[in-house]
Amino acid sequence: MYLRGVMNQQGQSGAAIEETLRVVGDRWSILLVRAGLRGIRRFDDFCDDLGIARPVLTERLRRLVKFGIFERVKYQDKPVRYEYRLTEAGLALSPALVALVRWSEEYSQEVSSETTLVHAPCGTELEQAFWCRSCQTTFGPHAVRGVGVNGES
Amino acid sequence: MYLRGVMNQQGQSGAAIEETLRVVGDRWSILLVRAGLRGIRRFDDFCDDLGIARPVLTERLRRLVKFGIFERVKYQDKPVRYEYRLTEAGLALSPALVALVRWSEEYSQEVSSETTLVHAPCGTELEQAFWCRSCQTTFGPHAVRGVGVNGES
DNA sequence: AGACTGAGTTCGAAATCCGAACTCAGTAGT
DNA sequence: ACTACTGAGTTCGGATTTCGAACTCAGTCT
Repeated sequence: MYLRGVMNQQGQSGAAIEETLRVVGDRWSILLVRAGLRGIRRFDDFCDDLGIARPVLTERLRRLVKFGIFERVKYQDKPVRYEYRLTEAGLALSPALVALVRWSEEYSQEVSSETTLVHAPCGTELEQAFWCRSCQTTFGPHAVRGVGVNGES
Repeated sequence: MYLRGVMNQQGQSGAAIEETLRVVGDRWSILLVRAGLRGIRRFDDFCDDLGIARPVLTERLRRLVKFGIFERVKYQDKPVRYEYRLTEAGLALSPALVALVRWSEEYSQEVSSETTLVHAPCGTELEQAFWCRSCQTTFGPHAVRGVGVNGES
C-alpha cells in the first residue's frame, strides 16, 4: 500500500487529479497531446490522424485550450487560419503519456509496439524514471512513497 | 485508409496506446486504479469513495477485469462475496498515475496542493524525468521528440 | 465561373451516463 | 418468525455525449 496521501473523500487532496481527469480523462485528449508531440497542428490533420469526429474534435480542442494545454495560434491571414500548438503545460503531460505508452507496450493485448518517443538529441528510445534531487539518483515506482494528510505511510 | 479509430494515418503506429486509452481513458478508470492503490476493494467502497454511479461502476470494473487490471476475488462464502484487487498490470499503471498527479499539482487550477509523493528512502519530494540509456542522462519534456513510422519529426 | 481548402457547425440517430429504486442471498437482532 | 440490514449488484427512465455525414463560409486557384 505504497501510494498514499492521494486521498479522496470529498474535499481532500484528490481534487486536483479529479479535475485533471475531467479535462484529459477521455478517450481523445491524451491522443491529441500525442499527436501534438508528433508535430500535428492543424484541425484536419488531427481529424484524419485520429479518426475523431469533427464536432468532438472541436469541443475537445476548445477545452484543452481553455485549460492551457494547447494554444490556438493564427498562422495565416489571407484566409484567416488557426492551428493548435502544445503549450508548456501540454508538453508537461508527456511523462504521463510516456508512462501510458510504456504500459501499453508491456501489458496491452495489441501487438504492434513501435515506439514513437525518443530523446531528441540522439534519437534513442527513452525510458522513464523518478528523480530525487537531494539524492541525485533515479529510481523506479517501488521507491515511491505517498505521504498523506497526516504524514502517515 | 478507412480503417480509422484503430490506427492512425501511418498505418498501425499507435494502436497499442489507442487500445489502452479505450480501456483506461475515461473519467473513472484511473480513479479506480488510484482507489485500488489506496486499498479500496469492495464495490460499495468504490462507489462511496468516488461517487460513481453503480451501473457505471459495474460496467467499468467488468471491463478492467477483462483487461487484466483488476481481478475479482471471492473473499467470503456464506453469502458469496467478491472484491476487486489490482493485478500486477494494474499496479504497473502507477507511473502513469503518478505522472498525472504531478501534473495536476503543478498545472491544475485547483489549489489543493498538498504534496504527497516522495522518494521513500529520503523523503524528498520526487520529480519525474526521462532517461536516455545511450547518453546516460536525464532530461525533461523539451528533449522528447515524437517519431513517426518513417522516422520523420 | 467553378472547384478546392481549412476550420469549423448543424443534424438526427446511437451509445453512455446518471440517480433512485429494486433484487437477491444470507445474517443479526428481538 | 419477523424485521432490519448488508453487499453486490440490476432495472428503470431521462439527460448528456458521441457519432458520421452533410453543410457553411471566407478566401484562393485555374
